[in-house]
Order: sequence, then C-alpha cells, then structure tokens
Amino acid sequence: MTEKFERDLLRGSLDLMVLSVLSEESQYGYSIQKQLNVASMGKVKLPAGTLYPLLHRLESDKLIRSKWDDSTGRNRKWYELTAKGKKRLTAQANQWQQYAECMTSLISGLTTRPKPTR
Amino acid sequence: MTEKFERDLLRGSLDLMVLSVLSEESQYGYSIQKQLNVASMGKVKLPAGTLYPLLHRLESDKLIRSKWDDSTGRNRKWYELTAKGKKRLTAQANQWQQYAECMTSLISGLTTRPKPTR
DNA sequence: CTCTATGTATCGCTCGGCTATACATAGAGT
DNA sequence: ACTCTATGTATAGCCGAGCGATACATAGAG
Repeated sequence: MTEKFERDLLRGSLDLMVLSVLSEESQYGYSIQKQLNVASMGKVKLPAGTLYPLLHRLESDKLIRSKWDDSTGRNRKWYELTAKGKKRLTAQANQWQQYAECMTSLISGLTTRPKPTR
Repeated sequence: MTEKFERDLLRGSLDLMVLSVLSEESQYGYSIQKQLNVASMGKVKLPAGTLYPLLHRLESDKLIRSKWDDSTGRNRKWYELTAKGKKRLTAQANQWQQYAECMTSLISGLTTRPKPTR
C-alpha cells in the first residue's frame, strides 16, 4: 500500500524538506522527523542516521543554528533558520518548483516531443 | 540566469527521465541527452559520464535493451524499453506524482502545519 | 521492573553522479 | 589538406549523501 518513497527520490530534496519545516519555528531533530512523517502521510521516514548528519551539515553550512535547551523537561537540541538559511530555503523552493514543472511536462507530455534524427 | 539544476536534485529521477524519453520510440544515448536538454529548457545537461553508465545500469536491470545499428549512417547504440521497463516507468511516474504533491504541500503549506510538543 | 517511545550521535558501507580521459567519425570552414 | 566542432560511446576514479547498525540516555506506561 502506502509504502515509503525510494531512497534516491528524496536525495535531492531532503535539505529543502528540513529547511521547510524549520521555516516557521524552532524545532529539534526528533520533532522534524515526526513532522515530516505526518506531512507526507507516512511516506517519508527519515532514519536517525540520515537526519542527524544532515542537520550537522546544514549547521556547518550556517544555514541553521542550534541551542541545547532543557527548559521543556527534556534536553533537546533546538534548531532555527539563519538568515542565510532563509534565503537558501526560498531559492531551493523556487528551483524545486521549476524542476517539478519540468518533470511533469516530461511525464505527461510523452506524445508531444520531437523525434530523434533518423 | 537559467542555470542547471543542482546535481542532487536530479539524483532520484534520472532513471525516470530516461525511461520517459524512451517510452515513445527507440533512442540512442546522444539523442536522449539532447532531448532531455531541450525538454528541460537547458536545465538538464547530462554529462556523458552520467548518461552512459546509467544506460548500462538500466540495461543490466533488464529495463531497456540495446542494439547497434549503423543503417542510418552513424553507428549508434539504440535503446528501447522492455516490458519490465514500461511497468517500471508507470510505477516510477506514479510515485513521482505522489512525491511532487507531498513536496508541494510541504513548501506551500508552511503556515498550516501542527506545532511540535512544547 | 520492564518495555516502549523519545532523543541524539557516529561508523562504515554502498551506490550513483560527475570530472577527466580516451577514442572514433562526420561535416563545415579556411 | 587541415583544423575544428559536433557527434557518438565508454570507463576509471573521486566524492558525497543516505542509511543500517549500533550506542547511549531518560521519561512514562503498565
């Protein structure tokens, strides 16, 4: 039934996904994981081995910044977007839109493409 | 201006792209390359080092089959979809559609998501 | 007291995209 | 003739990301 997306499908958009869920407010790793799962209706289940290295990479790229905070009971590492991260998010989202249009026309317009030189 | 898509964005859909352009008729590597470039308005430029190994992989997976033919003047390796390849194309296309919807709602619906447990 | 969910982290494998390189032919321009 | 570009296919090797496995710690439920 509703199985997960194949691993490589997500390859190019995991950054964008994570930046997206961080765009509204601070989140910690585990909440990002859960939220993406819910938002995708169970089709995106980021393994911890994917998520945390990804967050570390985004942070070392200065797209997000982190802060440990246990004032909510649990000691969690909260992430938020930097200014650079917000710009990146917009740019990535726009690029993804173009990419999606491109793919859609490719998939649906199978009968209207030019033929190879014979 | 119109720059190429970032490498990883395509990572998960190159197979689908190639299968798509092969869905109508036989093509050879170079024509696939050109056609994807045109169809994407210059944003997809598959390097030969990407394209040919990809085609070999698809062939060893029995999704396409090849045949050398120089009856058109140039000796080219023509590829066509196998039955398995056609099924895969349909499945991949469907999965991509779902993925696209998921991503779109994620990107555009930034204000309507649930909040993390505080 | 145990079991599950929560929460973060890293090692190492795998696999695919890409650069560089190689080689061959057709056609156009000088 | 010669050169240059486009056409055409192929592979070696590097690089980087996703992920399974593993580790460790705490909260809450039963």
